[in-house]
Amino acid sequence: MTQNTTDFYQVKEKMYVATDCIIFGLHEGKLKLLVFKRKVEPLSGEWSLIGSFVRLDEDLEVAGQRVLHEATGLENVFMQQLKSYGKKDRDPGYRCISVAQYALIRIDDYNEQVVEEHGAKWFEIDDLPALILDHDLMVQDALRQLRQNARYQPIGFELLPEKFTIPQLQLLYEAIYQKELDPRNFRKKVFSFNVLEKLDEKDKSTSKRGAFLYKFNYENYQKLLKSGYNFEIA
Amino acid sequence: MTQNTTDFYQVKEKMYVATDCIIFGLHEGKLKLLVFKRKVEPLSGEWSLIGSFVRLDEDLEVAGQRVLHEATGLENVFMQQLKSYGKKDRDPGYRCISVAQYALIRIDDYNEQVVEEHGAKWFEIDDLPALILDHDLMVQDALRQLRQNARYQPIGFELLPEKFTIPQLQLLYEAIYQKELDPRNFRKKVFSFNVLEKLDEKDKSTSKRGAFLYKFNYENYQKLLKSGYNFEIA
DNA sequence: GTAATAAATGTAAAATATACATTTAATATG
DNA sequence: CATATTAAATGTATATTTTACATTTATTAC
Repeated sequence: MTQNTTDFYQVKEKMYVATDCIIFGLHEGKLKLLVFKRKVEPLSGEWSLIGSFVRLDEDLEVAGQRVLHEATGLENVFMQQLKSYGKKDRDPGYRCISVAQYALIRIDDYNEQVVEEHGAKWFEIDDLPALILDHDLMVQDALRQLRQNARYQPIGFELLPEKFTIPQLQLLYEAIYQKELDPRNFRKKVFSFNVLEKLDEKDKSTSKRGAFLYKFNYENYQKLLKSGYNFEIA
Repeated sequence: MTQNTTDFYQVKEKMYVATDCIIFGLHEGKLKLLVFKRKVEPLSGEWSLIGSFVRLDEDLEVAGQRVLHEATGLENVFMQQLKSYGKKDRDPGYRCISVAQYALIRIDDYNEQVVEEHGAKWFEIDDLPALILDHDLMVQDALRQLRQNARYQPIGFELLPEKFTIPQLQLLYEAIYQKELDPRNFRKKVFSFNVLEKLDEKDKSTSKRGAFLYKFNYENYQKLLKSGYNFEIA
């Protein structure tokens, strides 16, 4: 499958810095990861995270946003640095340190065409293909950190549309933690944080009765954070 | 104070990767940070974290251990990656990404002489001098992460000698969280984790009665982690 | 108007966290 | 050797949080 790639290996006499993006999305209550079919040698045709070398005149975060933009067309996406991967043999071609950054996007917002154009595909989190190099490790680390961060930040809101219902929010957390939650207890908990604003609209796409839409109140969230509170949900 | 360093600035045509170490230690119940008086231009004479460029044939973690060893003489120290700092202008001399790693060491183990030789000094955490570049930021980030991690890992044990007393352990957590803890509740909590082994020895350095020494049981800790438990203390 | 469906809600029991004061072991001192 | 001194060690009652669990409600489709 993978052709002989020996030609592409080169002497490691220079240090490179790359950034790789772990792109999470939510679709129909499932947490997904965006992976790309690699188009260049070596390892052409293999599944991979999307990444790029960091430019000399470019901040690290800017590089992450650029990669994300080039790959998806999206801008100003929620993105957070995970950690850097620096085993000396992690990349057979270069001596390369990769700074992994993870992004959360709303799949509904997403221009599906751009995905196709880039040979990209959304995979469900528990059904991922093998990825090149140490990208599998990056994904596992990112998942762990996503779960961890979701305990203390309303990070999940990045994955939902601006207006969302409580059942949607619950599905999101169930997807992140891979565990069913009790709807009564879940509501109690999220309301207790005082960061949801109930709207006068309903979403009737999933039931006859319809579920009220809410939006997130960032001001109250900021207050909550300053008061040292833990946004622990699952 | 700082002399004119213009001579040292150079064209940024190459990417460098460095690692900087945030070295925490515990001494007399106080959490301290090891900082170094910089000996080379630019910014000679200023306080700084200790760091080094990462070598081409060196894993990132190995680079961290090397820096730590060169600076303190210690080996196999607990060390954890914090994050990478990559603003394009963060270092006026080079285009340099720095991977920050933080270490926890037992100041008693420590060869005080080596510290002096390197122009290093232990500062109390709430009385730090200004550091060069973005090192202040690194320290603040590291402190936040130390506090965060201490909630879920018995990270604090790295800062204590192999044998320690409960009051010592409590002082450590009080230093990390900068807050007084109730001795009865603290004991209940740490014992509930089942990771302490009581020894038949006492430490009588702080009281006539003496306090029993304990050691940490890594096996039980591993079990605890696998069962998904939270090692939350403060 | 009846059936169907997901949304919305409350309460009691269990577990956990908090607040708080006394006794104990060992040494030092007169 | 009796007493004073000191930090170590311990238990309990209360408040808070978490968990478990079943019914009613609003709306649409037939």
